[in-house]
Formats: sequence, structure tokens, C-alpha cells
Amino acid sequence: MQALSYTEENYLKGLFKLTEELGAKEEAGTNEIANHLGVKPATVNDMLKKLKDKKLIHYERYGKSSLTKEGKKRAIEIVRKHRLWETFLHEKLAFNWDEVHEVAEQLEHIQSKKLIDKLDQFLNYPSADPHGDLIPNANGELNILPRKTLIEELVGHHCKMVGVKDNSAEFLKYVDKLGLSINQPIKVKAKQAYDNQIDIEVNGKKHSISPKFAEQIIIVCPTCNKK
Amino acid sequence: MQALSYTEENYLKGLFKLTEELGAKEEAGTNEIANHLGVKPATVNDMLKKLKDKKLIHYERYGKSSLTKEGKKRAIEIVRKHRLWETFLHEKLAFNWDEVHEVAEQLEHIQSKKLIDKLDQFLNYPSADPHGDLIPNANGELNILPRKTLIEELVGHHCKMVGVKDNSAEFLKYVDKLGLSINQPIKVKAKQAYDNQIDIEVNGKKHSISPKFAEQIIIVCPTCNKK
DNA sequence: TATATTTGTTAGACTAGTCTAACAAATTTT
DNA sequence: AAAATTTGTTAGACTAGTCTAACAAATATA
Repeated sequence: MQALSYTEENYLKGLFKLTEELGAKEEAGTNEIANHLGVKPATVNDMLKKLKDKKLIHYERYGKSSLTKEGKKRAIEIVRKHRLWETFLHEKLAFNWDEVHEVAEQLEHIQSKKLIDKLDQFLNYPSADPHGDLIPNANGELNILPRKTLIEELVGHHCKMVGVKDNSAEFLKYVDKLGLSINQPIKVKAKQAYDNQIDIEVNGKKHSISPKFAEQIIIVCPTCNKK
Repeated sequence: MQALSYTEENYLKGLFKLTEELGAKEEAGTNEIANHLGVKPATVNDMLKKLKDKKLIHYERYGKSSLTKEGKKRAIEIVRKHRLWETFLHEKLAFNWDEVHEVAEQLEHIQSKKLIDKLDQFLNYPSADPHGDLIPNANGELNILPRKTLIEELVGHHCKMVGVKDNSAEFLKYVDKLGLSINQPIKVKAKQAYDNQIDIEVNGKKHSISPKFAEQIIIVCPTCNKK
């Protein structure tokens, strides 16, 4: 598995975004790629030939392009690195979620398997980055546990916050006050039948939250989905 | 302060090492630089001209080279980044001290002032990396507090371990067992007049160590050197 | 000091990644 | 289906960083 250049990696990542993540398209055209990467179509054309030679993409003259199996694997590795670094910047270095992308664009190209696996461990194997996007694991698989809201969680289960529905400053401020954040584990201790208040534990601290609030917190629950 | 390329940064760092750190030489020759960086003298020659144009080095045809004030400033920034990353890898990601260099060679070129300042803060403003080399602070200054051994420290003072004298596996194992490591704060609680045992506190845990052991632990003490 | 050796420079070439400008193929519109 | 438009390709050029091979200057040695 010989290493790719910074630029080659960016093309793979771009193609991945265009063909695998956005929309349902399976292929991308030269102009589209050029536009996405901020270079000219002629430049893309040269690189497509090169990546084809390396068997990382499917490409035919005047045709659309798509990733090969190997190309996709490489692209996913880059996405994994990008999102782990974003998570690190946000959770450990207190970057705002909207400041992390630019720096992660650089960090994602650091070559060291050991580094990224240790970082993953250090961050406690997060399943989503600060934007809520899923982080592929070391095997390139996404943790696609079904998402639900905290109001639907069963008493006694341990779940993990993966996003919010409400985005108002008021709401987010309260979220923050409770010690909640993306990837934060939450335990549901009890539900009051009378008023549907939910007792939760976050980082060792107990809180009672309203159903209105719980409805806005998106979670995944591994306990619910054990086979 | 326009950004330098990866390669330009490496030349500055190399020249810094040759002229400021190793030996007492103030200037370095073309062959010497080429040798240090693992490229051919012809290549170095081109780069020296370029760095001269950018006013980062002093260079005259057939003469030796040295850093300008600005060049030195830039070089120190790179050294700072390198050593902070090494510290991060060792302390937070549990890399061995002999594995950190290679990865730090890549990480040192990431461009983000905010990143490096946050990292510095996250690591609690370390003054030395895992090899014991000093880390320049955000102003490019080295923390050159006088070094002494733990046996010389005054009771009641807070000091920081910066190195060891003994390098035997046996000794290092004991160091590790006490929770000691580079940059680890240590408080000296008491000294027994009878047998010279020293009572210290490391990370909230109290230990009593022998003078023989204390003699091998190199420390700096900010308290002793307050003006 | 004349010669040999070391050190440094120059010229010319190569690669990766980019560009512009001209051209070709494919697609859409009338 | 002819014309217009969009999309993709090619040729040629440029920059950064590297090389080799030939040459020049400086230094050491006999």
C-alpha cells in the first residue's frame, strides 16, 4: 500500500464526496470535480488518467468517473482521519465546531497508522465528529446504529448523544450547561410517569429533563441494538 | 508573515540545528547542509539563493550561510511545533519516546497558530520534550532555568522533572512506578535529617525516596528562580 | 608555490501539479 | 437534423524541488 501524495488524496476524497455522500449519483464528471476542488478541468483530466493508472478510479475518455474498491477504501481512510482530527480539535483543544474543518484539512494528510489508531483510542472511539457526521472505524465501517431521540430511550440503558434537532442559541446553551455534547455518553436512570420528566446521568452528574427537551436530543443506543 | 513551503521550513530548521544548536559554529557550508538534509549540494545551492531573496538567511557566493533574525524566528517556531507534538504523542497518545520524532516531522508543518497555542495549553506549557530538549515558548524564548537534582531541592518547593542521569532499565522502571516522567510536577514535602530520605508528592500521591535515587532526577525549580 | 583535494556553482533535465488556449465530443435546443 | 451550448481533452507552458555532470573557487598538501 504505497502512499499517495497530498494532492492525490484530495482528489480521492473529493470524488468520494461527490459520488458516495452527496446525492445518489454514482459517478462524477470532469467539470464537476474541477468545480468541487477549485481547479481547472484540464488539471482534473490529467489527474484522472493518473489515478486510473493506479487503479484507484474507473475512468474512460469522455466518460464519468467513480472510485474503484481500492480507491474507496483510501478515500474512507482520509475521511476517518479528517473527522477524528475534527473531534480532537473540538473536544480536547476547545475549538469551536465551525473552526475545526480548515485545520483538519491539513491534519488528515499526516501519514501514520499508529497515530490515527492511538488518536481514535484517546478520543474513546467516537462515532461522530463535531458536525454530527459519522466517523468510519479502523475497518472503514460506519457505525450506523439507528438514531432516535432521548425521549424514546429505555430506562437503564446507556446511550450516546450524536446530534440535536433544535439549533437555537437558547437550547444549545442549556445543552452545554448539562454537560452534553456530541459523543457524550448518557445514562437514563428513570422516567416519571406523572409528568414524563426523565432522570439522566451525564458524566457522573444527575439531571432531570423535560420531555420537550429530551425530544430534541438525538442519540444512538448500542444496548438496544445488541444482537 | 507569508507562509513558507514545507521544504523551505525544513531548510530553515536544518540550518538552525547546524548553526545554533550543534557545536558553536555560527555558519554552515553548502555540503554540510546537503548532508544534513539528505539532498545534493546543487539543490541546496538553489534553495540558499531563494532563502536569501526572502531575507531569511545570510548568504554570499562561495561563502557560508547563517540565519537572519527573521529566519531564526521562523526556525524556532518550527522547533517549538516539533517538540510540542512530540510531547503530545508521548504524554497523551502513549508513543514511546523513540517513536515520536518521525511523526512530529510531519506534524511540525501544520499551519495554524491557534492549533499550536491550544496544544501548548492542553499540555500545560511543557518546557521540555520527551527527549529532554527545551521547548521554546510562544515568544520563542527558552525556559532556561538552572538544572539541579531532586536532592538539592528545598522543602516546600514545587519543581518539575526535566530529565534523569541514570538510564538503566531498572532505574527507569522505578521512575515510572512513582508516576514520574518528563515535565511531571513534583512537590518536596519533607526531608528526614536522620537518613536523608525525601518525601515527595507526585500527582497527589506521596512517596519517600532515597538520596541515591533523588540524585538521579534532574529538575528545574521556578520557585527558586523567581525574581 | 604548484598540485591535489575539497567545496561550491552552473547548466540542463526531470516530475508533479498547475495553468491557458485551442480543439473535439456529446448533449440540448430550435 | 442543424446549430448552439456544454463538457471534456490536448498541447504547451510555468513553478517548485529535485537530480547529474561539468566546471570554478577555495583550501590543503607536498
